[in-house]
Amino acid sequence: MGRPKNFSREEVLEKAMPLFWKRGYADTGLQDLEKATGVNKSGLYSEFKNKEDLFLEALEHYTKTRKGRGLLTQEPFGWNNIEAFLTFKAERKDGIKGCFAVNSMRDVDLLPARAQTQMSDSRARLKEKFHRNIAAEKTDLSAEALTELVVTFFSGLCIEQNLKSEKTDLQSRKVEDFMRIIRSL
Amino acid sequence: MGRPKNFSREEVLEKAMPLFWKRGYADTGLQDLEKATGVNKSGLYSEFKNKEDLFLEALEHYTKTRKGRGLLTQEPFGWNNIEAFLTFKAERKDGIKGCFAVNSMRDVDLLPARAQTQMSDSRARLKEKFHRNIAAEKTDLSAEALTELVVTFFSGLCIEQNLKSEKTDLQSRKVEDFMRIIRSL
DNA sequence: ACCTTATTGAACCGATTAGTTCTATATGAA
DNA sequence: TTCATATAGAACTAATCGGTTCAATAAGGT
Repeated sequence: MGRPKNFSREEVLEKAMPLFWKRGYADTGLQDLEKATGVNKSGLYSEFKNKEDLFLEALEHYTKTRKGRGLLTQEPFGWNNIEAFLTFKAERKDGIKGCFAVNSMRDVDLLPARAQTQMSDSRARLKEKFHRNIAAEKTDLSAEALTELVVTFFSGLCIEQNLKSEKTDLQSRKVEDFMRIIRSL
Repeated sequence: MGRPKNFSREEVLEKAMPLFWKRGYADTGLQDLEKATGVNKSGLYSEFKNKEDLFLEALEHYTKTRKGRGLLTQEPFGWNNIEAFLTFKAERKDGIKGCFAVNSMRDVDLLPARAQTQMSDSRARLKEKFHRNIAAEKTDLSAEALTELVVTFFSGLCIEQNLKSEKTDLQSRKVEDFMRIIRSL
């Protein structure tokens, strides 16, 4: 065997992710990616097809590894899971604001068709998780319709976090109010 | 008096707007802007300070002129205005999807500090319009808190429209469901 | 030592970027 | 006509872009 590589694909994705997250696809250059990942341009191109590929892989990696994704699959299913998830997102403990996946919906026009599919799919997976928890509760409105509303509220919450004027505690209170409403349905 | 100019500042903003709207700040080039506005690069720089200035002016122009902004100031104030506004946004009759202002929240990090202020201000104006209509109704939750929820839902609705998989009729039904809920508070 | 692979860094491509300046021409008012 | 302004378009800078290729070197296993 030859020389072992000293970076893993996942390490690179983990470090490239926050760049795309913060600045989007178009404004993230290969130089930035080199600096952030510590991997040479040649190395990046040996591991990924091109910038588009790296972006989409990073996005996929995000949906599969982000903290908080487990909060919706805890037993027992129900409102508590949903409130825990939304509160977690509103608190943004880590330095990065909002949601990479939601932010990327803005960039879907700049990316290959594969991006549409990928984002729709990951969004469908999130909906399914929400739905499991909502279906566990008895609601007046159908669980499907309510799931749509919750996902939309979640998206709004995320995109708003790009504005610094949105304070964390204001967002947390917003989640409380929202949960109070849907709990009483 | 010398030769009169044959383009108006507003004409340029009206034509530049959809470019920034669709592709964001970073991915919209000066060449694109020249082609779309029909104004030479020299002309653009004689009218605007630079690309950032043009973007922010276009965004300001959007908030002041977009269709649908009158729907929230009709008498009598109340749920009907809010439903009319949200439904209008969900239908996206014109070719462009979503909301320029909401999409731009993604780009706030790429822009000068002035952008933060401008976006927060226009958002505050929108909130105020919502609030007038909500305060006209009697609600269990405070009008202020409810306004926050509606604005967040509105933002989610807009950002979701960037995905082609979000059909118009699905969004319209979502608005109906949402309104049914807050009407019954 | 040998072989294989990984990594680095530089060089290069063609194209594009934002931004500036200049000239020639067009236009209309005084 | 004269004067002031507006426009188009080219020229140009200095930098960057994504993308590719190559040679030198480093590092492990056999």
